[in-house]
Amino acid sequence: MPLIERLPKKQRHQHLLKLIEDNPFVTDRELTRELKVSIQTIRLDRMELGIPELRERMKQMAEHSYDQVRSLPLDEVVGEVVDLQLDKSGISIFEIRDEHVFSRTHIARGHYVFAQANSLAVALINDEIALTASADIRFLRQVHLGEKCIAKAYVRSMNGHKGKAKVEVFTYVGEEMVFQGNFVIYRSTGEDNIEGGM
Amino acid sequence: MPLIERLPKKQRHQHLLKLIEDNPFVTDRELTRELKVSIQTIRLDRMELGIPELRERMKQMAEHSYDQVRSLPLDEVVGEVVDLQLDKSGISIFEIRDEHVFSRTHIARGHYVFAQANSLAVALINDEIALTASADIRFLRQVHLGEKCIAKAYVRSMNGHKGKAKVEVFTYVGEEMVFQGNFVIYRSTGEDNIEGGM
DNA sequence: ATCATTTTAGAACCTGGTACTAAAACAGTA
DNA sequence: TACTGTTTTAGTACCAGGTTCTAAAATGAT
Repeated sequence: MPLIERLPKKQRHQHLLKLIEDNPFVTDRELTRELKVSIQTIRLDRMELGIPELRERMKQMAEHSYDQVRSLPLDEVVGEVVDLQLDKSGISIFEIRDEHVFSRTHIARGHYVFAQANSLAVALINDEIALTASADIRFLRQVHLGEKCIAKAYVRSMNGHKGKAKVEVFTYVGEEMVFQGNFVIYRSTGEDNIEGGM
Repeated sequence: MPLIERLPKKQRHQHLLKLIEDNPFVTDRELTRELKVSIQTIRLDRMELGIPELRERMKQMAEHSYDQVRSLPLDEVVGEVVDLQLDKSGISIFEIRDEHVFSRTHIARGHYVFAQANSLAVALINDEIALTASADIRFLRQVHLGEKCIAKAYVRSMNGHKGKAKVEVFTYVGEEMVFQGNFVIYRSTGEDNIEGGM
């Protein structure tokens, strides 16, 4: 019974857990390169730790998000995409909380409103890589603590299957438009000849 | 050339699209039972319609929701201000960490880079209330995990003590400029006759 | 009858695994 | 040193859910 030097295994388990946590899309083979052990060891480790295989992990994530989008929870959801028609339009809801406002004025910081719109614009593009290239934005009125921002995004143009897409986003609080932005999004199916972009 | 009776195929395509839309987790084999055609026909149909295989669909959903969740927490402090001459210029540093990037590409999400610039532009204005009114921004190249963004902001114009201020921000990684933005900031000493602004 | 389209069939191959068997390496102890 | 128990590695067979390719059969219009 090896009692001393049992650390390596436990350490590896910790390492494995961390690796999978911050990239659930990693395959066993990729893990062997990181952990310097055989693929069988990786698989034994996963078993001991009760970590399902890659496909099962993806399936669970997909089912989870699918259920969330499907159930359209309009009540307490923050920054959630509630409707998404890829390459066409989308809607997301974001509630302004304490942590999003200037403490003195209770007015939302601009970058949160921008972030909601930007995320939605990027999410809309049905491509492997979609990054913001540029944007022209306007904050039409302040958004206050507790208000619910409903962002609606529409794809306005699309240069072929690669290149730029123009997305327009309008954010409302109730009937009032509080933000409007025109985003240019770079899209690419995998090739990486993008010069700029986020 | 069969010109009449071409409906069945188009109808099947419509049916197929609908079936997959309201259950993206369906396998080709399951679809054969629903559509009463062979599995090869299902696969030809998917190809023609550009519908990826089950696993790819699940993967995309999983990646999508993963990035979505990760993108939410945008900290109050975006970047560390290292130099500040009120109403003149300022510099802030922001390091791109795991939580700021797309998991697959390790490229920073645009709104973090925007947030750093926006925060700095607002911080620069020596007023009780300073809110972003509009911005015209350009992402010049992708910023990657681990890179340090150095944002430099300059006040370009100032309409009296109240009104609008124009602030230009340049963000660099090393020598390279990665972002450029022109911000219009509303400023006010307390009165709140601001029509727009964040 | 003939020709194009559409559908079906089948085999080879792929990824990312599971399940199982078995050998080898390692560590501790008698 | 030899024995023992754990840990690691290797290798095979098998699986789902496909892709890719070739080829035959069915269908329908002229």
